[in-house]
Amino acid sequence: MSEQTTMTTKQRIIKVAGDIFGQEGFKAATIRKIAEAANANVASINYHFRDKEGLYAAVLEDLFESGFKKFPSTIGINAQSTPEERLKAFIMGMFLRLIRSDGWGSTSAIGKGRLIAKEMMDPTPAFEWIIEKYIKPHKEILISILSDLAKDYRYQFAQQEKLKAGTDKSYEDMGDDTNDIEMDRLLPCAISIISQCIYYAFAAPVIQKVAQACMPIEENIERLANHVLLFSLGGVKNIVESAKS
Amino acid sequence: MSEQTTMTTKQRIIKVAGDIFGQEGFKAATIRKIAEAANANVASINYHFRDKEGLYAAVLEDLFESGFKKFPSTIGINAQSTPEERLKAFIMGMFLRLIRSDGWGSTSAIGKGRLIAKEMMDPTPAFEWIIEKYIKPHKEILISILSDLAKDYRYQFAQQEKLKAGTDKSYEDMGDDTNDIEMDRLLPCAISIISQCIYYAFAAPVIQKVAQACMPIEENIERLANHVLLFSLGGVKNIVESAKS
Amino acid sequence: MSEQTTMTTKQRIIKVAGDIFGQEGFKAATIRKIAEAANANVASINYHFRDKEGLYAAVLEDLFESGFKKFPSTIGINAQSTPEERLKAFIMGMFLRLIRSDGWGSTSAIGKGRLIAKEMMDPTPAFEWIIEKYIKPHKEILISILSDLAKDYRYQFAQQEKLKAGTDKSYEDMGDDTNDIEMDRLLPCAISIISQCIYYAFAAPVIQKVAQACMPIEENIERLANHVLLFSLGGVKNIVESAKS
Amino acid sequence: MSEQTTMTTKQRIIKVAGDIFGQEGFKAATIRKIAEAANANVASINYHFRDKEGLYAAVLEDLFESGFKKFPSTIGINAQSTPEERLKAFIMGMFLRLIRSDGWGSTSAIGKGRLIAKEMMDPTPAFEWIIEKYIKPHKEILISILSDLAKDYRYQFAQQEKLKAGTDKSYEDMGDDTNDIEMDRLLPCAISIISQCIYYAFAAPVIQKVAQACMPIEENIERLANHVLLFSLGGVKNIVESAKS
DNA sequence: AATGAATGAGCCTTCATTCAT
DNA sequence: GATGAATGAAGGCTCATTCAT
Repeated sequence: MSEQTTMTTKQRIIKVAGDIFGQEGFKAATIRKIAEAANANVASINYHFRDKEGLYAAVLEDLFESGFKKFPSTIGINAQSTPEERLKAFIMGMFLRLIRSDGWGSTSAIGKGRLIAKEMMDPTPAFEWIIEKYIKPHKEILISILSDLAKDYRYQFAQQEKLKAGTDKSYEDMGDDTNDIEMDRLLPCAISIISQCIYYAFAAPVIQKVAQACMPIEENIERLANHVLLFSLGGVKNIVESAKS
Repeated sequence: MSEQTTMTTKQRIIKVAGDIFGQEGFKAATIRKIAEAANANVASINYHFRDKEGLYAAVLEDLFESGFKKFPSTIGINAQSTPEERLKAFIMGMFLRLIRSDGWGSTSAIGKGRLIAKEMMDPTPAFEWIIEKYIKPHKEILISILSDLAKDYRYQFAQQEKLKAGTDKSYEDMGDDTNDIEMDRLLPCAISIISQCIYYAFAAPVIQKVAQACMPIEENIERLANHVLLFSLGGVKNIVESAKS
Repeated sequence: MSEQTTMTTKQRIIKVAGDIFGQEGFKAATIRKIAEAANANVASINYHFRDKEGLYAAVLEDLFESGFKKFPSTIGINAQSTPEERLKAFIMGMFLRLIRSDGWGSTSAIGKGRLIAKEMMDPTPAFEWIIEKYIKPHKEILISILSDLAKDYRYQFAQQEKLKAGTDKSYEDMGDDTNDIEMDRLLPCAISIISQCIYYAFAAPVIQKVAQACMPIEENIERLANHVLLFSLGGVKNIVESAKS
Repeated sequence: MSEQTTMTTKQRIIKVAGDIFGQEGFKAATIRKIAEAANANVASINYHFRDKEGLYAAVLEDLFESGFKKFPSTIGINAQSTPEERLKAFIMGMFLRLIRSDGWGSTSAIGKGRLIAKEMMDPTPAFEWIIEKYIKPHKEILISILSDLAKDYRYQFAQQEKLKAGTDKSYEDMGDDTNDIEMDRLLPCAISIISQCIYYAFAAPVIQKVAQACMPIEENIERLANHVLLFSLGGVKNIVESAKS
């Protein structure tokens, strides 16, 4: 009852619909069920959102809007933060968003995150807009982190070379012309990192059967995030190293 | 016509259903559409498979059966192969299965692989069986590869340590007691590797919008697989290295 | 805007509803559409007219009231007018009402007249009252014209007979006992005349396909009215003539 | 029950739908009501006719097909028949079709004919085809009758002129060049005739209130048809006569 | 082995109406 | 006088399934 008084019908419908769409998918979810769960009339959905699709779009927008607001990818970051720290924040942000029950997760391991996963798999028209508004900018953040990280690694390797070979090749010589050249290598790295995070949320049912220790639940967030961070740092390092040739 | 004569109606339905279930999902796909595409009668589906669910289970079984047969995870591997080579074969196998149009992919980038992805997201009862029969054994293969790989890395690090410190700690001393201890670290690595492969197939629509160069299409398989191999080797190495403490 | 300020909401709704009810019929027309077109709130219709039916009745009343006021059936008629002149005025009045866009017609050939046609086809309760108040009196006018016309014709025929046969039968002999006797013949004539006028408005879409030259549009009114007048005069004459026997 | 066994479900639906569409109009009629009346399932309508519109089109087609077959416009006509006789048959045909309960009429004065009337008022897409297939050819028949009739009248007038003026102008002189010239006059006559017939069926409810003696019921057919014939003969005659100038 | 006909359940949507403001 | 929110009823349509053939 308290929910009914603190939220408008419209808000209540959006929240409830997030769960139900996530559990059942767009087609299988019925507005009847949503209306019932939201203690609202079936017709009120059409009144407020025009359409089942309209409701869906509203849910999606709300999900990304509030998800990124509540768990940004830059928690605890400042101007002096190292690329590693920034990457850790980024990964942590993704896990929090995806798993925390006040984010896209849920107590029952099937949450709104699945709605997003479904959307990534076959996007409805409403998702185009989400990609532009949320996903592309978010990708840019990661790319910029990786770019700085790669620069550091290249510097380290150069130093080691110098030590070994005693050459004079200076750090500056490597130039900043790497932006375009390295995008071919950075983009796959970004995908590799994101894929690890999303997979946990997306494949939760399989993980439960096959690797229960890694279940994407709140108490595992820290551990999973740390693994992904370490794995990815090693991955990027190796990619940069093998790019020397 | 040739398709109609060389395949039984039952087979034709299974093949066609793979695509349609993949594109539309279980609920949204209709047996009418499948029947039409398979040039068969609507009722014949119920006749052959009892149920929409029965058809679905048959499709799933067929998918894994023929997918793993056509593209095993051990192509070009023999008893002398190094862990790196075996990992490369494993990754390559996944990509081939997921992307090749004669596997789970399709010419139009939305193929049967999505059916599997959907199944991972929320499994139907039919999938339990698939997990036991195909996925768990497959995971074991990867774990065993990673286990060997980790052993090699630990050996390398030990050698480096020896060089630096001149200790006598021998390789054998590390024992084989790693099975349980290291499983905590190996399992997440396995997940990290698999997640990268699957993500490409699963998030193809988003990748197309955001990182077109990495689209999971046949001509990119080699490149993508190489990236995932390098990234993952680095990842595992780093995980093993940081586990020393 | 000017429309909004010069007319009350109520009036605006009535005017707009005339068109929409005419185009779509009572059932198919929606108060939402009407409200939108009238720049008014959906609920305001129920406020002003109680009911969808209430609005409909108001529209009907308004239609007849203003239609007959603007285009009476007696334009240019006075006490000395011949029956032919009066019939011409009557026919012209019908055409003007039915076709003129400031009457029941519209620029797009589908206008409020269709609402009336629909009402004639299956009357709503509201129409009963319209019949009593407008249609019956209007019919009486036509009957009275035809009665005088028939009298003239009978006189002519009598004269011709006299010429031929040299009889003495006088005009007065025919008496005024024709009211009841001839009503059997006059009533169908009235229907024949009215049917011709109404058909043009009512069957406009078919006429457009089959006899485009006769489309009931403003520039054709004069021509069509003249045809109906001539045709009907001939018709009545023939009816009267064949009634002699 | 006998109806159920002698007719297929499809036929039964068509017959019943004719009445219901006629009574209520396309929009207001519900497939539920039709299905119920036809002792069939709601879904069977969609199965057999795809659509509510599909059913409607089928009904329309059936109506015209069987209506014109059962009551053609040429009953009792042969090669020697005079234009008057042919016109009488034409008018009679229309009345029979429109009024007879085994045609488009019904025992309750609201029959399938109203469906056609409604269609003339605002045609659905299905009606375009009906116009081409049935209405246009039917109009041509009437035009041809009127053309012959007019020729006769012109001959009569010519004879009378000859008598009065003693001129030598021969019948042949009038030529057959009238086709185009007179179409301007014949087409409106055709419309005048058809309008009278249709009006009876279409405006039955009003006629009942205003001119009960002329109700379009089976026992009045003969009388009404005779009136329309006489009225129209006079009308055409007058039109032809006034065209001399 | 296969099919056309038919069905019942359920879904999305529309609509007229009401109510509190 | 006028309105935004909300509702219950009903309608068209789709779908998986069954049955007689």
